Amino acid sequence: MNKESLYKNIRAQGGRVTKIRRELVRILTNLGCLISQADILIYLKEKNMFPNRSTVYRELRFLSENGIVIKNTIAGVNYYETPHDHHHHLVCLGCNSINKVEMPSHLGYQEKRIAKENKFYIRNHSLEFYGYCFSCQPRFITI
Amino acid sequence: MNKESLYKNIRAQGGRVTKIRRELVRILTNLGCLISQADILIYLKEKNMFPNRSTVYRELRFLSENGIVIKNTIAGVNYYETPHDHHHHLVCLGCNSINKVEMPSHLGYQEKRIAKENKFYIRNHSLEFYGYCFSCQPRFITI
DNA sequence: TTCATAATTGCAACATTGGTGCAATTATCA
DNA sequence: TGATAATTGCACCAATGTTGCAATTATGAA
Repeated sequence: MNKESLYKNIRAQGGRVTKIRRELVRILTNLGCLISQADILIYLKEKNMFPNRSTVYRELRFLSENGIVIKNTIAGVNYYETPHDHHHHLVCLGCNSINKVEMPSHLGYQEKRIAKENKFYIRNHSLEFYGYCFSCQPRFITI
Repeated sequence: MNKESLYKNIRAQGGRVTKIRRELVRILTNLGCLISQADILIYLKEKNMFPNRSTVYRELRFLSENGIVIKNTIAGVNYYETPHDHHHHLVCLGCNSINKVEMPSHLGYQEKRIAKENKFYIRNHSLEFYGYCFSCQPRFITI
């Protein structure tokens, strides 16, 4: 999905291609991993853009509702990623780090079965493994 | 896991078996599905118990840290369940309903592989499918 | 290019929830 | 039956989700 077709998509929904929206699309399509709203604000600040918090909030809602980004809530924080960038994650309960993890995807087939059996339209899924990363293990796992 | 052995477990950690803690253990072990802190407070109110919000908050943290309950954050809200009650879920983006879904669990094997390959100690995982339930589909899916 | 219109934005709120310090209360065990 | 350490309620603060409204701006039609 290139940027021009995304813009076309946005305009087709009655949306406008504004400076911030363009920048958000750029950030999210280039990043290749999850990013939180707070980190997006930091990112934009470094590019000398200072949109209001509620603007970015509404922007991310807009992009989510239009399927341009996927919202994924991990450990209470909302993260955003592009659909084709979907991964599963290892979430460390010690240092709160989040890392991508590769899995042979049986989930595609399961997803279809579950959707059919439950008459449920599945838009996306999230799979996270919670625990302790190598460097946090000594501090948290007391055997 | 019966209640007496849980109490024993709690006492072994230096914890005390208080009225509220007993009731929380009862609720969570009997419920068989996820419950949020807010719903727990409502539940307790109906039993004429009115603990402070921060008490329940700390209580759930205590029970989570001691492995008596598992915390699972879905769509920004923390839910709690007992470990042996673990399920995957269908989360409706329309009405926010959460329903359990059955899956043949290949995840046990995958979990071991991932833990080993990443030197990551996995405590638990969560798998949620997001989309629209049957009754929300007409309102939200516009083809 | 100009202009009307509707989308977007910033601001100022409020709500909800996570989280903590401290003094009062209470379960536990010697 | 105390002593003591765990638990509780209360009063906060912080972060984030969320909204109404007036000002600003992108867009398409003229």
